[in-house]
Amino acid sequence: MTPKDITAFQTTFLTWYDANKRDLPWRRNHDPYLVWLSEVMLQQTQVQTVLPYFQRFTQALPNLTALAAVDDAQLLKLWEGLGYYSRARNLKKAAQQLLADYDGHFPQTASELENIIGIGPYTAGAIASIAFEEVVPAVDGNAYRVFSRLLADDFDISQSKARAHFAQEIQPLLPKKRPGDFNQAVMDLGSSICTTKDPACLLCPIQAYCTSYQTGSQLDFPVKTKKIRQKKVQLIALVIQNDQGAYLLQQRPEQGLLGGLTTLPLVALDDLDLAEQTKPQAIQAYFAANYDLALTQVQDLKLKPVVHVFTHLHWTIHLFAAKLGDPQADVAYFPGYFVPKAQLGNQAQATLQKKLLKRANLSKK
DNA sequence: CATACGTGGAC
DNA sequence: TGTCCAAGTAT
Repeated sequence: MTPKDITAFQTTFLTWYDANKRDLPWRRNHDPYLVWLSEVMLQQTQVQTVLPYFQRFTQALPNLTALAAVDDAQLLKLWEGLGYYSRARNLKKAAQQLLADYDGHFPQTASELENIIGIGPYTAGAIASIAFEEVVPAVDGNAYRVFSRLLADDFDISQSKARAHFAQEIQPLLPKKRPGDFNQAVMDLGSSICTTKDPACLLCPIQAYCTSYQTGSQLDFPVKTKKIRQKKVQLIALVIQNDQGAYLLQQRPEQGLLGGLTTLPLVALDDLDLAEQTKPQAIQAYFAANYDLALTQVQDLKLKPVVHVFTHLHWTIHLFAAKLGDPQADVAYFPGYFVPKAQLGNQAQATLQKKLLKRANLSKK
């Protein structure tokens, strides 16, 4: 495109945005705190899913000071069900970091924003352009789709170099004024018109500039070679009641899958030594060896297994029940605690845990 | 550079 | 049922 074409392209695109932009709660002002929070919530997550979480979160924690001081239990409760829980933990760390090292003010350039935990190249570009009008691209999945098609650019977006590559391609197309609106226009176009399957090219405001449209090759872009495989894992979830009728929950480590959340005690079948037909004995031995905890009456509840799929894992979970060998036994070596049935919902629950409780008929109502 | 990290929805 | 996708980042 010539400089003149680029100017016309920008004007056309921004005019379309002005007329068609979505009314989203984080677009009502350019408060960097709200822009930041929305961008983190939106990482790998759709707008419709984020909306109620954003509402609750901002109501409970309206600014950096509140977020920095929130206790972890409340933080996770606000995030429960949204997934990628390290995002929540990193938000709090970042708030503390901003208060301690930045006087409570966000740095105003993408380059500096990337030094904040949880802010990568995309989010840095989004905050810098939207909240501070820095002329930088925000290269996310929408940008890959829109610009790979616009430019018929076959760079493989599976490669880690892709982000830098497309940033370089996009930079000359960015308007000096309203770079944030331009980036948000890309997102709205990508979610409504320039969609993965069946893009609505006839409604596209920048169709005239789109190289792939001219050759009918829209669906060949973006090029993506990598495929994700889900590892299949069989597990057992245990319903263990003490003599007060409370249920044992397992506290997961801060780092890793479902970090910091509680679930029914889980054992991967890989971790059991004995053969399939002796599962109860194997579970008993496992708890004795790993947690110094004696279980009795371990039995298969023979319920339909709970299936839960993560990005990279496919879990099939069989529900078992058990009793404590000694009702007075302390569970000091077990990473968890007993919770009365009525209070099971008080802790932050991953969707997985909600499924387990429902299958075991332990949910409220 | 590859892998870990959630969930819900579309087809 | 299986597969892929959706405003990515940390390690």
